[in-house]
Amino acid sequence: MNQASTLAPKELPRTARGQRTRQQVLTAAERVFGTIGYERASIAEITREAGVALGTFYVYFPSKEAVLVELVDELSARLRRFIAERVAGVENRLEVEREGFRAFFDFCAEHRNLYRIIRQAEFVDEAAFRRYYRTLAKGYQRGLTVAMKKGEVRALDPEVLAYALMGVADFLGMRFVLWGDGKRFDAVVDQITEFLVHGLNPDLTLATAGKPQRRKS
Amino acid sequence: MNQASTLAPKELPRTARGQRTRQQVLTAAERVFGTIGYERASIAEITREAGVALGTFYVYFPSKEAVLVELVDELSARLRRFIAERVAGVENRLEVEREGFRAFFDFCAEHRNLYRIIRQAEFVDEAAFRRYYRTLAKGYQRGLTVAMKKGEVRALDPEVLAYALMGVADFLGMRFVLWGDGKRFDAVVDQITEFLVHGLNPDLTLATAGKPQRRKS
Amino acid sequence: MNQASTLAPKELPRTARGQRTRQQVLTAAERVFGTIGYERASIAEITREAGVALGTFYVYFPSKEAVLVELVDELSARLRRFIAERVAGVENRLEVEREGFRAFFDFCAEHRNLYRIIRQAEFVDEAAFRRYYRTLAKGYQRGLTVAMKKGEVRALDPEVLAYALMGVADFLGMRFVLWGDGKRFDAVVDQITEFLVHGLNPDLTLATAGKPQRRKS
Amino acid sequence: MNQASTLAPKELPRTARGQRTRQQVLTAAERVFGTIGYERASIAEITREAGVALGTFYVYFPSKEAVLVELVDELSARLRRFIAERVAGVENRLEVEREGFRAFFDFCAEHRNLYRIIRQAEFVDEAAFRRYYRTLAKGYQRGLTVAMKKGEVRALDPEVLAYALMGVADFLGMRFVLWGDGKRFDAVVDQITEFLVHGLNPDLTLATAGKPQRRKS
DNA sequence: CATGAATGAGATTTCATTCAT
DNA sequence: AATGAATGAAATCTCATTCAT
Repeated sequence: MNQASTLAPKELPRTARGQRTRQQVLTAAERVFGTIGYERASIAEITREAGVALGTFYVYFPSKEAVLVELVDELSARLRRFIAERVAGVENRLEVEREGFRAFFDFCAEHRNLYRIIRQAEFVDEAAFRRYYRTLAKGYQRGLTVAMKKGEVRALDPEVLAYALMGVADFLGMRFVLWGDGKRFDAVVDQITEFLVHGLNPDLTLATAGKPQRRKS
Repeated sequence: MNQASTLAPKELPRTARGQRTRQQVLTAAERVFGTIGYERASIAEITREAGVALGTFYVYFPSKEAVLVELVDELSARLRRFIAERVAGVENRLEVEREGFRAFFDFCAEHRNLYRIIRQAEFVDEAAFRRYYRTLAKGYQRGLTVAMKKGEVRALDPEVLAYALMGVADFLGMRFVLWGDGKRFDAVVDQITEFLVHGLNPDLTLATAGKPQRRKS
Repeated sequence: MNQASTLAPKELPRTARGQRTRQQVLTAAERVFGTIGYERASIAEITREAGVALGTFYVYFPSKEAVLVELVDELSARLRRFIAERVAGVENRLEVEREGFRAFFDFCAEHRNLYRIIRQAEFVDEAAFRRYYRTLAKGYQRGLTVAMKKGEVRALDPEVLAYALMGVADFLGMRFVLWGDGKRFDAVVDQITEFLVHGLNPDLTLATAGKPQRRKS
Repeated sequence: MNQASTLAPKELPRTARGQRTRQQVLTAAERVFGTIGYERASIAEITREAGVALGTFYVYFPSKEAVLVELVDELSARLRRFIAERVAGVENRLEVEREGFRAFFDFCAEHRNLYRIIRQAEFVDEAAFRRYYRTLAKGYQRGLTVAMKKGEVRALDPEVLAYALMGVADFLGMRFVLWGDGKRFDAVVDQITEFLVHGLNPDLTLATAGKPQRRKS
């Protein structure tokens, strides 16, 4: 209820045993939220899954909400780090995109709870939800801006472009990773890269935008 | 718990009065879900908003779940009709895209509940949630396939493309319609069209995909 | 609705305090069911009677149904133990019957809730209801069978006889213990024994059943 | 709630159509109460079963309780009439008993709702419940008293005997008619008659009641 | 640190009954 | 006579959170 009090972090455990317990609860929460969703998940279920007593939950977390928020922030950081590592060293921006998408899909496949946890946050703590996308977008924007300056990417509003590309990734991940029946999504990456490459490449232009001409008419 | 029983439709009202009441409840539910979200919404709140007694809700709906599902399906149908009408008569597929996006944003601006309602459904009745996107995607795919055959759109897997474009629309709608503070989103449409047009136009190709050459440097 | 879930036993209390509370609730439930009946009894009433909070009920019992079933099984066991102790050591089977009836009536007088609880079970959990009578009948049958073999009781189908005698006890208990206004029921025991003794004694036979002859007229 | 008002009979329908409708509702109620029990039965279910609108129920009955009471009284009358017809003309009292039992079992087999309806009444309108047994017992008592005077039945307190015999019938009916898997209950009648005949026949006496002697020891 | 018993507000759902048509 | 929409009181059940041990 009272966000100020229920979101205020408890002090982190001092002992190693405490740290282990806290982590157990957090992991259990991720699993339970991912499986049955935030609303249907009860603290009792989480602690049962974690193998600790009910009261232990409140030793480490001020509220149910707080764990979700922590999970969102944690997943956000992990995802960004994961992608950053994968595209580190890739020179060409279009290649960065291709590899970034691949990395995102891999991450989703590995953390199938990601979607459910992020999306639940929208209704529990909208600030955390927006923060997740804003933070991601910020980083994306930065990269795109640099690439635009270098002339590697078509000059467009970087925020618009960042959200558009995040939307592409999000929906393809949902459809082909989450809903996909375990199929490989390499082909999807190829298809979408084909599309992005043309959309992004600044060297391709149309005489009359919106009224494309056939090349050999 | 039991979906079969709580989603089973009650018989429709036999009288005009009944139909009016049912509609009042449905509309109130949309408003309340949109405002405070499905989970925080109580039947009491919905019926208060609708100006009827609590029990009246259960005369027309078997459960809170059922109204949400009905709203999802209804919004789905309305959205598709709305866009279809707006793009009807537009010849060129790229123009269809531009106008389709504009229409979608207009719809979102008009029905700010759309997102909350659809997204909540994911955790309440996942089937309804998926149905919403699948239905939308099917229609989109059909249009794209036709355009590909006509050579108006780059030949790609139509389903991948449909989901990608839906993702673009969804995220831009979220960022610039929902979160945007009432600002005009014409510029966003222009920006994104500029991107799409190049991504979709089959007449633009790269000699070496991924290693774009400057045309006349 | 779902019997499997609402009858599934919760874990037993781990502490002495918990055990005490659970027992308080159970006893209160017996009292309330006995006074106003199962259907009119509310959980609120039961917990008020037990002096605990409403929610405490659900810490120990999954549903109202479950307490009733537990009470039925408990009363069944207590009744059988009570009668067994009273007839223990009585040699002659006819004396066992007399004493058994007396014991049953005493038990009823002491536990005026017995009837209401058992009988309500018929409509709440028929299995428990039947189990009550079947278990009772089984024990009764065993005793009768032994007595028949010893020639102390007329040779008849033991199950038929057991149910018949249970019916006698049940109805006399209802009429003269429950409905009887606190009157002594010794006379009833004498009267019924007089009847049973002749019905059961295998040494009394009729030349022509149904057309009794006076013996020495 | 208010018994005075809710049990007060509505005037009987004047038209033939009305009488038919009333009867339909009554019959439907018997079926529904018999199937799912009084408490679980709703007026809506009853009227649906009867093929009339919900409101029609209250045209003919003041309350749910009232129908149950009416059914109890009606079944009581029907049962007594049925047995009376079957034993009419039978001379010997022991034969009357045998035939009476057989008739009772036949009635139960024909009206499997009998038990549930009578027994439910105990918790809904105890007066009606007691009236059912008292009325039955009264008639039984009268017959037994006459037979005792004629020397056809052992001289015992007729009320005790009546309730005892009703208990026998009730429990055997429950066990072998209701619970019996469609098996024939002729054998049961024979067995129980064998028992009753000796219990009732006044010509069989024991030198020392309760301490039976072996005849040829 | 850890436990688990206890709480009670609040939510969903049912349904007998009334009443205008 | 018959209808069926509307009501709202009341019941069951859940669960985040507190607290004494």
